Amino acid sequence: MKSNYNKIQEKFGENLRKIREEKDFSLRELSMKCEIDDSKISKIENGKFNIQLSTIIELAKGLGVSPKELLDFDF
Amino acid sequence: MKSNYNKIQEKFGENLRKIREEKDFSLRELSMKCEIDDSKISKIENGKFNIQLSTIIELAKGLGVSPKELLDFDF
DNA sequence: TGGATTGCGGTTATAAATGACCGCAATTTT
DNA sequence: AAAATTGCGGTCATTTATAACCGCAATCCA
Repeated sequence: MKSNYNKIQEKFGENLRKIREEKDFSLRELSMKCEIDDSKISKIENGKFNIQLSTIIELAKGLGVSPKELLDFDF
Repeated sequence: MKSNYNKIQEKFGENLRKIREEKDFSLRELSMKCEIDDSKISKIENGKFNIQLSTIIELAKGLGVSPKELLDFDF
């Protein structure tokens, strides 16, 4: 989408990784808790794409946090 | 996606509408503040689809709220 | 040092969001 | 009553996320 939108994807990814590491989950562990392929989670963490609401919800469920926590970073 | 995922889209939509009406914006007003067609916002409010992160960000920007406020409802 | 784990990049097909429109019925405003 | 606003549904082309895989280099660990 926007040229500068990648920045936001990257921040989202960093935040996701931070939360995952706090919980001490590996990509494969998290991938089993939500229904998302581990390679996809890796791509999301690296800001590779613009995920959908359903994916945010799934990730939050897998991590055991509230979805809004995944958006809790500076914009 | 999931069969019960529509529920979440609908809740997201309700929350979006609630915030928009609090701010007293019409669909067309909001559509000018973000870069989203008014008919699309209408569809989102009615839970018609699974929007992307970029769309959440745009809507939040247009509404002048934090993106996580758009996810501030019960799941 | 041999084996498992981990992060991650790539592939391909399919489904779905998006953008840019249009038009209209109902309500609101003048 | 006439004009404008509002919410909303629909179309169609294009882009993109997604699902379900595979394989590999690096790290971990027994």
